[in-house]
Amino acid sequence: MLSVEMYPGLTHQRMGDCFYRGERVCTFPSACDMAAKALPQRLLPPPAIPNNPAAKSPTSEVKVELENAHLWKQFSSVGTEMIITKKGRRMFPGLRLKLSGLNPSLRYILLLDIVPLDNARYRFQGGGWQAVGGAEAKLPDRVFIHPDSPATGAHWQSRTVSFHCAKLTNNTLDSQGHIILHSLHRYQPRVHLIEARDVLRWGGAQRSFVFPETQFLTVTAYQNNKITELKINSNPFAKGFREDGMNSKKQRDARLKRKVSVVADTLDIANCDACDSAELRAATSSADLQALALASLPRLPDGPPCGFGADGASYRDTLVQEHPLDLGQDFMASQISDIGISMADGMQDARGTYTSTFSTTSCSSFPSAPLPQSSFSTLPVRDSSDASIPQPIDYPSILTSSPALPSSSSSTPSLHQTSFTFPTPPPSNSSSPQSLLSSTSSPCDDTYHTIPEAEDSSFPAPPSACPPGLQAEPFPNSSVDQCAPAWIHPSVLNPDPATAQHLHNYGHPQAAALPCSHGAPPASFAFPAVPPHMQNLSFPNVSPASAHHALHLPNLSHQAQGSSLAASFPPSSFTHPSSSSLPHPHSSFQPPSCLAVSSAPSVPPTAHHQNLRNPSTSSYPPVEMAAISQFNPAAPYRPERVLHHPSLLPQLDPSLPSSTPPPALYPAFPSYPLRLCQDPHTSLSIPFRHLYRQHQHGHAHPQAPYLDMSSRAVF
DNA sequence: TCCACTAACACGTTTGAATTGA
DNA sequence: ATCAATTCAAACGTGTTAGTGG
Repeated sequence: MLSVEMYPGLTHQRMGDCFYRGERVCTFPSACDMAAKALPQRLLPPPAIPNNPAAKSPTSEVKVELENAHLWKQFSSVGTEMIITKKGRRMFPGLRLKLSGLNPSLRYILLLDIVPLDNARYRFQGGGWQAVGGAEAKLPDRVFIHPDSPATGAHWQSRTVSFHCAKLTNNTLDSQGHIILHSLHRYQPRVHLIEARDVLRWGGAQRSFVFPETQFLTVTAYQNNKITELKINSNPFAKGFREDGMNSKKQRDARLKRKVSVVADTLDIANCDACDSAELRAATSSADLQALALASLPRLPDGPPCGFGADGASYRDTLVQEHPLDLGQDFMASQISDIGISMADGMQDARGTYTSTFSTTSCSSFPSAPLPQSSFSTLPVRDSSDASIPQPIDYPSILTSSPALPSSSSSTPSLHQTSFTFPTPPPSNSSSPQSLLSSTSSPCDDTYHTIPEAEDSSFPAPPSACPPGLQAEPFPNSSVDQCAPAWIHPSVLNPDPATAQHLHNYGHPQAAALPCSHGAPPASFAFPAVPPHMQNLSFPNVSPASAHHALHLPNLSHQAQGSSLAASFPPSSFTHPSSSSLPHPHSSFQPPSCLAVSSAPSVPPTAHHQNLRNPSTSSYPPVEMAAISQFNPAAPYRPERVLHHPSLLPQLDPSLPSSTPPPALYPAFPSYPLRLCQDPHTSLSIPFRHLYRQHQHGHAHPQAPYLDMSSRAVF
C-alpha cells in the first residue's frame, strides 16, 4: 500500500506556533510567549468564527493525489532513474498532483524539494543497484516553487498541478536555480503546501506530502535498460527513439551502416576496387540492415500512453488543525489585498519530532536501498526555540505602499521581519496559467494518512540554526535564458563591502544587503537599496493605531513615500485571501535567513552587501545579498526566482539504519539556515511577480522559482 | 582497464511569430 | 481592420554515443 508522509517541519519553524498555539507546549516559551504577550491585541487574529464555511481550515481534509501514480509505479517497479546533467534535466515522470480540500479563497504556495533517502552512494551492478559507499557531501537545498504560487485554493484544485518545469542538475555551482543533486544517490521528492498568508510567519499550515513511488536514483546515463525503454515509451520527447521512430536503434544502426558504406565507397573508389565496394554496398543494403537491427532489438513493452496514467494515489492530510489557521482568517481576509511573505520566523529553526503512519509501497526496486518506512517514523524538526543560536537575524521587509499589507509591526524592537509582498495577480485568468493541463485524475486508489507531528522536540539541535555566516553566491545574470534565471543569493550576515562591490560588478547595482545580525541583534532593519530614510527601519512598539493592515514602517509614509512604489504594483482585481496580522518574530528565535530588498531604480546602490559565507562549513561560492528590483515596472519580466534558504524541512531519512548502506562519508545532513535569494534580474519589478505567469514569451519553459535552503556545510 | 561524466548529435515536441484567408 | 486557422522556424527535451579524465 502506498502511503504518504506529511512533514510538518515548517510548523515547528514559525513564530506563529508560539503565538497562536494556545495549547502547544513551547519548549522555549519565554521569548515566544513574551513576544506574544507583548503583541498588541490589535495584531492578534480574532478567534475563529465557528460554523463559518468560509473559514474552512486548510488543515482539514487537504488531500493530494499523485495523478500519474500509475506511471510512477511502473518506473518504481524497475527502479526509477533520473538523468541529471550540468544544464539541468527535467524529471520524467513528472510530479502531477491533484489537490483537494483547500480553501478556495485562500492562496497557497506549492513547493517541491528533493531530499536524499539515505547516506549511500549506489552503483548498478548485476542488474540492480547496490550501495557501494557513503553519500557525498550535502548539497544546497533548493526548493522549487511552483510557478503558479501563490494561487488560490480554487486554482490549485481546478487543474492538475505539474512540476514538470523542475530541473535536476549535478552542477554544484549551478546558478540557474535547478535542484542540485548528486549522481548515483537516492532521492525522494516532497511536495509542500503552504498557505500564502502563513508564509508571513513561515510555517503554520504547511503540509508536506511524500509519494514513495516517486523516489529515484540519479544517474548521468541510464543504467537499467528497462528504465530506458520505459522512458522512451512514456516520454513524448523521446518518441524518436521508439521502434517506429527515426532515431530508433534500428534507424541509427542503418544510418551508421550507410555511413560506413559511404566511407567504404570512398575508400573503394580511391582504391579503384569496384567489386569490393559493390559487395559492401550490397551487404549494407537498408533492408538487410534493418532486419538485422530489428532482430537485435528487444521488443519494447507496450507502455502506458505517454503520459500519465489515470491511476492516482490519494493522500489525505490528517494534520491536526493548527491553531493559527483557525484564527483570523476572516479577519485577515478583510484586511489584506496583498500577500506578504515573511521569512522572519525562520523556516528552519523549529525542531521537533513527529510520528507517522507512513508506509511505503513495495514497488521500489532498489535492492539495497533501505526503504523509507523506518526513516519516516521520526523526522527531525528544528526547534523554533532553539536557544543555542543566540543571534537573531534581521528580516528586511519589502516596502510597499499597499494598504492591505498585513501589519508586520513588531512589538519587539529587536525583532526583524522580512516580508515579501505578493503582487496582485492579474485578473481572472492570471490565476489559471494556461500551461497547466486540465485534470485527468482518476479516483484515487490509495489513501495515505499521516499523524500530526508531535509537539515535543526530541531531535538534536542542528549544528547551527544560524551559521556564523551565510554564503554569498553570485548569480550571474543569464539574460538570455529566460527560463533559467540566475539569482543572487542574498547574504544576510556579516556585512562585507567587498561582497557588495562584487555584487555590484555582477550588474546588480541595486543589490541590497540586509544586516542579518549575525553579531549583535540589530534593533532595526536596514534597507540598503531603498532611500536613506527607508534603509533603517526600526520596529518599536507598535501602537494599535500604527497597526495598520499594511506593514508598518516607521519613518516611512506608505502613501507619500511609497507612491512610486505603489505604482509598481499591479492593480488588484483579485480577491485576496485573508492575511493575518503579522506576529513579530520571536526575539530569541534564530531566523536563519534574511531577505534583501531593493527599491526604485533611482535609488543609489547603497547596498550593505553582506558576505554570509561561512568559510568553515561551506565549499560553495559565496552568496551575495541581492536585491529584488521590485519597483521597476519597466523591467522585463522574469518568470523565475531562486530562493535560497536553509533546510525548509527535515531530512527525509535522518535515522537511516547505518548497517545497510556503507557509512556515510559525511555526517548526517544538518539543517541550514534560511537564505532568501533575491532576484538578480533587476527586471523583476515586483517580488514574486513571475509567480503569476506561466510563460513569458517565446519558447518559454520557465524554470520555476526555487528556494535554496542551505548554506550547507561541507565536511 | 573500468567507470562516471560530458558534449555533440539526431529526432521529436513545443511554442510563438508570421502568414493567409474569411 | 479584425479574427481565426495555418504554417514555419527556433528553442527545447530526449536518449544515444563517442570521447575524456580520474
